[in-house]
Amino acid sequence: MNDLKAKLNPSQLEAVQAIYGPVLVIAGAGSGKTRVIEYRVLNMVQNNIDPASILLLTFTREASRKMLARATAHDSRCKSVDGGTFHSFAYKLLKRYAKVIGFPESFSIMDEADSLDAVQRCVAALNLFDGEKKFPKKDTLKSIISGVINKNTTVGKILEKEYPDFFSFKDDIENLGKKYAEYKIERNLLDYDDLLIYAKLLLENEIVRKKISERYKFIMVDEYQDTNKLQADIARSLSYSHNNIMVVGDDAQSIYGFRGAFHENIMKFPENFDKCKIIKLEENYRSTQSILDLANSVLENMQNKYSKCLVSARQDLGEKPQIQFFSDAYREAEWLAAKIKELCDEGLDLADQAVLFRSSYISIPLQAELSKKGIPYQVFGGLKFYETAHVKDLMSHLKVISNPKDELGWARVLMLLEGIGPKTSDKILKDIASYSTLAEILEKSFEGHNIKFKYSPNIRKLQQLLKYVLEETDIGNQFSKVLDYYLPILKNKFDDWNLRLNDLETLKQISCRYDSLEDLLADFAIESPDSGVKNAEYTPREEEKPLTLSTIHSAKGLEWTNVYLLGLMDGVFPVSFSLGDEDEIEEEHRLFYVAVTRAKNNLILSLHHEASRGGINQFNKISRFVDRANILSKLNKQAIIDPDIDDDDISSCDFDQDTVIYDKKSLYNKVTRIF
DNA sequence: CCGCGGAGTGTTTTT
DNA sequence: CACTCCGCGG
Repeated sequence: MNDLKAKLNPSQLEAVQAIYGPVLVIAGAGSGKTRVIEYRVLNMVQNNIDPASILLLTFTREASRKMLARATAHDSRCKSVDGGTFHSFAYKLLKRYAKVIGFPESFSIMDEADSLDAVQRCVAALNLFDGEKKFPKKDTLKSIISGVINKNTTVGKILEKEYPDFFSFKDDIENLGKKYAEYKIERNLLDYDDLLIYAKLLLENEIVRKKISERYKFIMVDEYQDTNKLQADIARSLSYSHNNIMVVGDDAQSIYGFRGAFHENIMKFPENFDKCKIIKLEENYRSTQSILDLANSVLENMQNKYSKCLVSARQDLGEKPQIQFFSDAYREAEWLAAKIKELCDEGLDLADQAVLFRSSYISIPLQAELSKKGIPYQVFGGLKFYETAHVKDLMSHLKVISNPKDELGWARVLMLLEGIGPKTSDKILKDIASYSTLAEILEKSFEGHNIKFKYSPNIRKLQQLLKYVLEETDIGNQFSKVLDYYLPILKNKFDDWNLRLNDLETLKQISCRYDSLEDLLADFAIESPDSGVKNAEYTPREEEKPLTLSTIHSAKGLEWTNVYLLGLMDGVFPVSFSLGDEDEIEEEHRLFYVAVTRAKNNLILSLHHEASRGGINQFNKISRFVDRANILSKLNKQAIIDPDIDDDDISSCDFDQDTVIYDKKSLYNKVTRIF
């Protein structure tokens, strides 16, 4: 144990050694939270606690994998520690105890798009389209329903606060919520919220809860500030009989309020758990003091008082963070790509640099520029490749094999066939629903559509495919067969089918690693695989690790030597939608704090003023988060805009002269005024 | 009833 | 500008 003392500071050590009872660890950014979890697990295992009785719940599966891998490197027994996200843990639990809760053996997990589809179908089934008044769109409806569940509130309250215009539809939406729940149950479908709801329900059963707490005697929850009420309830139930629970988090880094995260979970933890030990980690091991000075100013500017002042444990003061101004996004991208390349040539690996942004679209000009310069990069956040049409098309075939009641999967599969649209697919779906196994459907339902209609030959082809796949047990072979079948459809549907085929080939590689179709599909919905390295026409050398581009949300918990923060304009960051609501601006502000604290040695902020939105060119001001004396004084202000813009440059960036609102001079004045 | 094309809308973060 | 929804022609 002397070993531990050498590797940890006193508060970290205290957290590591607090094994029994409830413990709350408030861990400031970069304060060695990962280290604490790593060594705590190790310490427990070395004190002869059974590793299989430890459960580590994290925000992403990647995070738990990383922490457990580190612990395992010290002691191989740590390999048996159980870890994952709340959602994946809930899935495991439900599979194991499906019968107890009245579930069928097999059920499917819906992704967000599936849920929206289902909501749409429920709206149609209830005839909620009112000719007179405008009924909310499916996205809105889903977010209301989801909000009710995740925030533990009522339709009325959500409408009042977030969508007052739709208050008159309160009853309809409540009915819709019921219908949607019913719809899912009838078809063995679970959405993300259901995973948590049913897990919570399951844990309310005394027998199950007892069994589970016999299995897991030590619960650890990371990123507790981003859990919602359901997740807090689950954590509580899990620790009910032994009370051995440690939660780790930072209230200043709560950035998932939009998803129902309840950051009071962390503040009220001591109230809810008797005799809770509270440990604060405040020493920062990540960043230079210059970066922390900026981060502390950001904290100061927030409404809520976050009781933290980060102090660097590092000896070096470091460079002052910089801020760079550009006229437009292309110049910003150009400069940034050049800068990254320059540093890379000087010996700073691409893997040690990252570009962060509020919204994915902000990074598009940069992606183009990086491709042009042949710099390999990897994008996190934004549209996932498993959400693209071709991937969903293919996966739907696997879905109906796994769960023949999956109406959404069937609808997608059927509508791919020529001659089948919404009406016909509905008709076939109805017929399919009257059988319970796939074999039966293929034999009885599909036979009926054999000759009569013009789409019959297509149905026949589908029938043959599914018959084959049903008899095949190897997932690789199943996948290949589906891909062969889908290829002509893909070619017909997309001009860029060649690129998309690449994705599907990648997907095949991933699929081969599974031996249960159900697990493959569940993993796919719950734990998305990364989109892989995007590098346009350039193939990187094997050993060259790519540059990271990431949304700030996806960068949570990570760190890089150099961090670039792109697009710091008001309306972009904070996003325009948040401006009407103080709580939302506050969350954006915390997001800014998260972004700033990702950097170890160097931080460069940048922004561009001209932007084209909805075809109208507009001038963007510097972000309100930056435009404050205490922030600006912590920054090294670099030359403003490009000193020698000539008219050629302006026309070369596709700027429509007629719609330019500001001329060069007034633009310059606008920009310089803030100093 | 399918499927195409035009009009209109609204543009975030994620399990 | 991209995606969705609606209306019309085949």
